[in-house]
Amino acid sequence: MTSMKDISAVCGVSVATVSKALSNQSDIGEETKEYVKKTAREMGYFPNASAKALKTKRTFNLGVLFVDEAESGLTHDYFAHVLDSFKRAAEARGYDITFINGCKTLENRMSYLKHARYRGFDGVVIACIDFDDPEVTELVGSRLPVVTIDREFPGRLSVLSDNEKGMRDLLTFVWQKGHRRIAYIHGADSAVTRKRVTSFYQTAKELQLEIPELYVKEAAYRDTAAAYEKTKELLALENPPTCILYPDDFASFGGINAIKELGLRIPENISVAGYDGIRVGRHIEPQLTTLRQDTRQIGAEAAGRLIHLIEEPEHAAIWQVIVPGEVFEGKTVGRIRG
Amino acid sequence: MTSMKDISAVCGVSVATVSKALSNQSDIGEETKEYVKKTAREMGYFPNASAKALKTKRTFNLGVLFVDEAESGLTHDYFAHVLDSFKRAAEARGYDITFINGCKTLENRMSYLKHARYRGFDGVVIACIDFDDPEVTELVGSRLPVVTIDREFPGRLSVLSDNEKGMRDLLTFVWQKGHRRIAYIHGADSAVTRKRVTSFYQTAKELQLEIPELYVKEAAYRDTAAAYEKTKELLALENPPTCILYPDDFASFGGINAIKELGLRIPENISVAGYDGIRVGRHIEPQLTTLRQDTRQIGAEAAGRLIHLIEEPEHAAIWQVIVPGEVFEGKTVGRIRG
DNA sequence: TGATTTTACGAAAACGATTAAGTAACTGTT
DNA sequence: AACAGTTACTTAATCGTTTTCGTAAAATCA
Repeated sequence: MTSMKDISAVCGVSVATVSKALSNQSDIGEETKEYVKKTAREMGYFPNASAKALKTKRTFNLGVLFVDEAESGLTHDYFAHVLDSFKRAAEARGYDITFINGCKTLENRMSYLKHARYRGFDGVVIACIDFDDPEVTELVGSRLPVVTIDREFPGRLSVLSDNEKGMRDLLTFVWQKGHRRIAYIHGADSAVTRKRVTSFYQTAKELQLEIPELYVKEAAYRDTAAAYEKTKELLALENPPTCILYPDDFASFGGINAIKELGLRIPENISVAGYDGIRVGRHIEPQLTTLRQDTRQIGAEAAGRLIHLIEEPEHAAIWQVIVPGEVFEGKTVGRIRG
Repeated sequence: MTSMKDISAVCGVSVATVSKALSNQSDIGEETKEYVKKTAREMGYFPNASAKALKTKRTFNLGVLFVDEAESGLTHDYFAHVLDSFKRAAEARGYDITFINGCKTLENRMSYLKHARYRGFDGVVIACIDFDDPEVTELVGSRLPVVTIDREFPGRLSVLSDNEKGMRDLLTFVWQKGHRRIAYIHGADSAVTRKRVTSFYQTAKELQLEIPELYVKEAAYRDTAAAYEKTKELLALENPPTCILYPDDFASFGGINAIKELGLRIPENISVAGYDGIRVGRHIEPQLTTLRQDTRQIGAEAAGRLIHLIEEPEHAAIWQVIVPGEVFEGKTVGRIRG
């Protein structure tokens, strides 16, 4: 509650002098500076963010837009890790993190953009969301520094997990293990899904691998029940696959259950691979083979680039960062002899 | 960027009038009010949070303190769910959520309390943290409205998962399934751990269940490797338990792996139960028996009570809320015949 | 020594809101 | 008609900073 005014009174100098002393400005005598600083410390002074922001238009606060839909956002393992890393990196550079309100039912709510401006965020990170929502478009199209994760927009900063390479590596890995009948249950349509699917087919072509149409199915992300169903369908085929790729690790658990239920063994009878590299996958038996996305790097890059864009807009020229993941071998993809 | 000043200029009234009109005060004519509101809408006006906060000392922003240590905080399943629920409830009541900076390495960082006051949080929620950290103590002891989760402080608001009842219910459930040789690998020492352990022994006594000293071990929370080791130790005993309780679901996976490695089957040869009720536990095979903590309720209560304390300090008299969980039966605890 | 530059500080405006107090114009009462 | 009471608005102070500009004193220079 001590303000600069209080300090100025005690020190017998003006508020302006206190301000300059505390912000290490040149326009101030060495002695006075130290005296003021010492007094400030003794009085337990800390600045008032609101007042500072009001004056400087800088809040050192970043907005985070993660959707709030059921089973997503904070409780979504992949995004939680990205956010955690983002937060860490931002905090290390002196920025705080505030959520952009996702509650769309509030009567007097503002749009995402208005909310961001209301709070005066210096920048915004967007992830895990329906990017086609007009409010998101508005936010992305605004003058606010924005970084999007796993979705690119022309002229905007984005950090992308390398889904093309990821799927290529994963499929190649499986192929190298000798699998030739490979099925792919992909997620619901989205930019990420399209990239993975395209890469899947492209890689298959390069490997001269034939993918029967029946081998490719769709199941929503993180939907174990759907994955379970699709797996059953695949295994009921006349010529079933020897390996199934899933939309993500979580969904793969649904598939694994279906497989076990049929009395088949992983990886002896059938192989499976997930996508994401969520923590629990490394702690269950058998360890899940998956493409581990580098959430730490994704979050850190997003924060770093965004802050760079905020602090030196003229030098921030890189519009896309693509972060590679890597195959985590695990134990769910077995070797097959031709 | 339109301010009240701009609106006042367009409408030909004073800024005060605009302020009153927009905040629905009585001291204003119906016509003018509507006119101002309409103009504000047309000009795309939104308030400036900093200015408002500076004047009113209210930010409608809540601070969240979740530790940042490796593998905790946001990426901790239980707390992520609590936070998600807290966020939802707070947002529904018009509050935003900002993290209190946990980065202790920053050179110029403020203590938790100073940071909270710097940002002007109306209140703070604390969870998942070393409550004995002097900075936490300082925060809890401050005049700021605070709600702590899973840890109580005299005279402070807290929301607690009912660990006594939880452990009692879980142990009783296992007992009712016929188990009499029950081991308990508990988490590292903490308020929560103590409650569970105490309840474990108390319940055992009530059930006239004898717990050999060797049946009770310690392994850090969420540490699969430690759980694995302790499980092996338990199973190597001359008279091994028929059921093992773990510190939490995640840790139980380590135990389950140890069991599988020994060629034992769950629940035929040995039963296990976790604690928490994390999502993935319901999607693996066999479904994990566990005590499902009501994260939704915990988060919602925390937000609700905290906001109540903020808005009507004189009426907020309830200092503790205890939220019961429930046994999720799963499939990992089998019936045993005497 | 006198002129000029530098240094170190202060005065005051501004950021965008809120709010107490003041006031002019009505309305109603007797 | 005179007075009080109400209504609808304005004025101005204020919150805690930052920052521009002004200026007195000290330092430098010729």
